[in-house]
Amino acid sequence: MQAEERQFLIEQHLQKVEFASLEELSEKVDVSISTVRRDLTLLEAKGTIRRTHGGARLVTPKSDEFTFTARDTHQLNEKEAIGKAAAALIQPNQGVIIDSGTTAYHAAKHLGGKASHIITNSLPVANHFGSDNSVEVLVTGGVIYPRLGVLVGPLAVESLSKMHADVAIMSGGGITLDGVTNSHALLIDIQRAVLQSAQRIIFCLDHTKFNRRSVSPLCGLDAIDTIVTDAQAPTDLVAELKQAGTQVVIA
Amino acid sequence: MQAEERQFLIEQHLQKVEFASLEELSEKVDVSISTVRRDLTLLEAKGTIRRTHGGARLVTPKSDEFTFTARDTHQLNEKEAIGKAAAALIQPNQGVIIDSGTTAYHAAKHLGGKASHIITNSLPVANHFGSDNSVEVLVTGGVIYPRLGVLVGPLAVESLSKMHADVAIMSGGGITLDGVTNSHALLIDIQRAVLQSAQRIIFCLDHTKFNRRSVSPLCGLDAIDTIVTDAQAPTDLVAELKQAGTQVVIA
DNA sequence: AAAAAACTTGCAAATAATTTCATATTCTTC
DNA sequence: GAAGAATATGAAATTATTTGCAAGTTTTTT
Repeated sequence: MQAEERQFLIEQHLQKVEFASLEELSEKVDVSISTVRRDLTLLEAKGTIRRTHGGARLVTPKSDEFTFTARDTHQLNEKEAIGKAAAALIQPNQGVIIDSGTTAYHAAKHLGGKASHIITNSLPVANHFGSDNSVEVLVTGGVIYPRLGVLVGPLAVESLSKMHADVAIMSGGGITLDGVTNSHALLIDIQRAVLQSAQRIIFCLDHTKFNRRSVSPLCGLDAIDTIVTDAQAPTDLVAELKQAGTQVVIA
Repeated sequence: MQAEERQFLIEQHLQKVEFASLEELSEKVDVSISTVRRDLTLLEAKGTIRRTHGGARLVTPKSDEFTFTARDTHQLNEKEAIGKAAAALIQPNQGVIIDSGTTAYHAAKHLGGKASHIITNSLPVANHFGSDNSVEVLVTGGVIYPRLGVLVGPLAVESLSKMHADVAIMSGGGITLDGVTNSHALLIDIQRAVLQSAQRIIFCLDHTKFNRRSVSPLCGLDAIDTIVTDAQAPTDLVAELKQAGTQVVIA
């Protein structure tokens, strides 16, 4: 057997078991422990693997968590503030749709027992209300979009179109005077359905989204009732948005 | 076993049970209490865990997770084993429906990349596969049943009736020769739909469910293909079930 | 306040890593 | 295709780490 082949086998085996002892590996590829050590040192340098006492482990631990919230440390304070401000706009006993963006998630956290029912296609949001029996939480069906924990696809769109809510709290990838844009086509389908199903549309957009255009256009300014953003949002665009008839809330 | 693997197991176990004693952990990973102490000190430094007198607890700020699994330390090992055995019955690339019981959840954990797609109305199951892009996970819509993380109601029933899978892994509240019973009427509606939508029905039932009748009848034995249980299941009922034509697997 | 349980520290035995060296294998060059 | 160089492998000796135990201290419980 070739050295490279052996190393590949080791790597592959580790992908399966996450942890392996030197003895285990040396049996698997039928060489001495010394050689396995050397192979592991090489693989570690390559980066796919980490050596440990007595063996090796995979460097990418497949965690059960959504990277969602972890990834979200960017502009965390701003998003937190925006979420709080957005939640403050909700009247008691309203029905609220919360979409799948990270900022919308923060709004959900501050919603407390305010809303009477919540509709969402975001698993993190669903989880958040999972053990709260003061609100009725309706989860749309759909296929899980990996790593984001969003439910997408026809089932999600369909079930959202059938529902109705007083307010929708949404987020997007960018905003200009032309309207809001977002990145994933799958998300756009769903957000369009949300726009149809809610009476009042609130967009949570931190300042980095201003004057940015993401891949696909979602809707024009006329579809939006309120934009919630943070203090660092460019004042000129904020002014223009207000002039265009959109309510802008600075958190 | 390697130190890192051991620490990972401890962490994982704590994820499940929220709190564990040193003795419990030392038995779980089969090392001395001293070593567990040292491991816990390391894990605490890492931040995932907090040491307490007599053990350790998870440091989850305000657990967005379901108390679901945590509360359910009862028969944990059995359920774990049953789940593993049930997962072993699945052929590669099958479509699998997993329902909302705790035992079915454990089956999900052992399913790995075996199934090609998974259909579920259980949020814990959905979360488990949330960042796994080797499987397509279809979540039924529905209203969250608090504290259990199950999606129930017409939307859940409706969307399940429209789907189809090769196998269904289910759990229930009790089993007798008359069939399976379960506690919540809402769950029964959904499980009926699952029974219709899957070709092969596997029930995961630990020994405490044997010879018990829960509130509402769910289905007769004829609807069930396989029952997976643990070694403590009463042998007489097991024999009778087998005679009635049901396959029984002892984990 | 006493007793029990749990924590810390230090130490010896066990286990694993590194280094070194002899042998085997592969690759080059003629 | 054979001789020699270069590399890879396995084994032994040395060094380092980890583990389990016991003695003494602190914390919790009664």
